[in-house]
Amino acid sequence: MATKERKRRGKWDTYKAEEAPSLYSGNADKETSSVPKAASHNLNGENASSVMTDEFGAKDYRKDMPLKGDFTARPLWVAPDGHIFLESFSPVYKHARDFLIAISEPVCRPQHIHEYQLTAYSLYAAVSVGLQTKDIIEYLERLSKSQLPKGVITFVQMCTVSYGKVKLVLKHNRYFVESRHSDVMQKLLKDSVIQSCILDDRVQPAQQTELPAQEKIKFSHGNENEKGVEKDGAAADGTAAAATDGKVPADIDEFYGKIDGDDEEDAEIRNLQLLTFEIKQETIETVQKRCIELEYPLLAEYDFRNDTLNPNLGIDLKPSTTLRPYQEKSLRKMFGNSRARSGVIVLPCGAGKTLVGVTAVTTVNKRCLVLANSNVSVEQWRAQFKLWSTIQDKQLVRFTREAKDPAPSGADATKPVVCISTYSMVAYSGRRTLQAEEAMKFIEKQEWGLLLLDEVHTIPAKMFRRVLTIVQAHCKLGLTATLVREDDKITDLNFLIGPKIYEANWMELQKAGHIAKVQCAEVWCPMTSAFYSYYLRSQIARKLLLAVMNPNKFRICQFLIKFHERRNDKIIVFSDNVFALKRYAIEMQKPFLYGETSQNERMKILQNFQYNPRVNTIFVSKVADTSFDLPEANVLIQISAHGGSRRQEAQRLGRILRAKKHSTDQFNAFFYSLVSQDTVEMGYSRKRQRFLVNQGYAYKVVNNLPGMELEDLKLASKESQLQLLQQVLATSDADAEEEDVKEELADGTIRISRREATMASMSGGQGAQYHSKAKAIAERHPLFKRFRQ
DNA sequence: CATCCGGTAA
DNA sequence: AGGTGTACCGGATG
Repeated sequence: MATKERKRRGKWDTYKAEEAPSLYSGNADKETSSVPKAASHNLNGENASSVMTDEFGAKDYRKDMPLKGDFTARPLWVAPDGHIFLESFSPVYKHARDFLIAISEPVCRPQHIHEYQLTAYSLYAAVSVGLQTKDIIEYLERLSKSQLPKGVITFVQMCTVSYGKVKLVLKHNRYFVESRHSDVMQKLLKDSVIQSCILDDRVQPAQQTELPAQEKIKFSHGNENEKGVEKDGAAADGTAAAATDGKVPADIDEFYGKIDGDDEEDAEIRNLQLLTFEIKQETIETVQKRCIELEYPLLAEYDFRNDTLNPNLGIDLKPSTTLRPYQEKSLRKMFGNSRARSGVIVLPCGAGKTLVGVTAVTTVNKRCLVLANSNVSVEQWRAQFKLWSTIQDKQLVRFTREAKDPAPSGADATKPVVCISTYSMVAYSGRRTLQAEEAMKFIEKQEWGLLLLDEVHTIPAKMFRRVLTIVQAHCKLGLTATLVREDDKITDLNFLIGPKIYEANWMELQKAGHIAKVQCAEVWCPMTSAFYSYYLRSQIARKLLLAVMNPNKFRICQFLIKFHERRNDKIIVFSDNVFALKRYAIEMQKPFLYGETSQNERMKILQNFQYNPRVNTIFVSKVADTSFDLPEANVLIQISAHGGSRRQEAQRLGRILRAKKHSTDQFNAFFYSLVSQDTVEMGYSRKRQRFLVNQGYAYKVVNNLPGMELEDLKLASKESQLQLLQQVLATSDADAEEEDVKEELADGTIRISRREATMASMSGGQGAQYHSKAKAIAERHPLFKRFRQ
């Protein structure tokens, strides 16, 4: 038993041996990492010795995987290590793509060959959207150019057989674990972790007679929830190659409908007795996590159509509202069996995530809680609800620091509403105002039909995840554009929210004209020799500043702005570094906006940028990453960034994805990342680009910009460059020494001597800077020593 | 663990 | 009513 247990748990570990390029590459929890590799079922172990590997790590499986006779008509290679390669030019591309997105993780999707990877989590997601073990294997087999490796079949079986057997259900403000499989229930009840979560004396599985066999409900298209139904996926979502032209093997075509169809619970299983036990609300996270470890992930589905306890909102989408094909497809995955499944939908910025959210709310039609990151996005959600749906003002309840709309009370107390709030408001643990206290009570006592989580990638944070135990919700939908974090908590979403229900392909949306066609470029800016010599001898903090303030970078930035302003483009310049932001903007006489800028001023600047034809460029700090909806812009220049954050890079790109005028064959947006050559910026830049590269974006490296020498640019002279260098050194010096100066009651002489030394060092002696510092310390009067920490 | 910048709450 | 100070939190790095 023990070894079997370890073997099973090891499954989540399977891909740890890999470089973990996928988002959900199975490091669900730390404990499992102690499982010995040999004990776990490991796809990589299969025939490892007989596989040829070249110097780039590419494996040659030809020997053991003979091709089928009609392999050219089949689009997949399925490698024994669980990696799947798809020909994007295949006539059955469409058939394969939807299927692969459902069962595996996209790793990298450039133009011709797309790489996917089977993981335990991806298969969990596959089952939860209604696919069954035998169908997965069968369809994979048919799509594949050669026979499926045995290990892959075993892996799929192992990862899927036990899923969907146990459910987490909210009833009368109480949480229950339900199943019709008594063996599974026995196993869960024996687990000590789960035992500790069971409510008091309800350890015995109670026999529920209340719920009869599930009534069959058909989720019909073309009803009020399904406006703008996709006519035929092929043309609509931009996969021109998908036009079926007779070359499709019949066995693939006939199976496609089955894969895309709805699932039904087995009649045999439906007749089994429903077993259930109640758990404590504050332990649902523990239970969900533990059940994943035990290989029985809890399905959180909400049968909202049969919920007579909670009243309907009675709202609908406006007749004028139409959904794009991919928006609808993602919703179909969520409501595929006419119940609402919990999970995460991933759509690029600018692709209409909010409409997907609003539609989910109108479909469930029960009271819903929407949580966002800032109060600006709370306002945006409210506006979008009014724009797309028939919701009444009274039914929209904001709950932020700025705006607290009255919750229904008195005679209206049971009237359902859509409440929009922020994560920090709900998770706040300090003292609250009376008003906030009441609003919180309201949120806590409701049974929410749907909990909608905006920017769901932030949920794994310590504070934010608390909202999931505070709020009682029948199901949860997470939305995000970038399902990445730089820490290892992204996989937590699997038990915190649910599996990834849908992930759009950026390149396909681009081809179909739903988002702008962006040319990405990494512009290499050589350091000036003066800056570089200081760069080499500086601490990391100053290194970064010197790289950003590199005069050549400034000049290239100015050139690009001039170039694009002449084309009547709207340009946003991003700089994480506030010092650089100000210097650049002031020098070029452009408006700038950062954290300290007041709400009022922000509005003014953004309005100007949008409507004033003379204001075509603004400089912004990372405030603009998320907080507000930037007006239309089609050029983005990044002069400094937050380390290697892939999420930030993608989010910034998203700022220019709302395509206005569109022609399918030409770039209509530009993303420049300015990088100082031979500095740490280059490494970060590479790392930042990984997410977008995996989405299929190609970064063009630009070394020289033709026409630059003809332009009248600032910082041309050596003198002006040295002056800038001096200022940079002074500020980073002042910052570093600020404490000393304050604590030592601002010893003027010391500071002056230091500055002089810095000047001197610039015009020759380069070690002098440190010498002067040492001297300054030596000159410190003993009287001031006691002020030092 | 401290740093930065930005966010929210009171 | 509008502006300002705090405390604490997030993300990512050093």
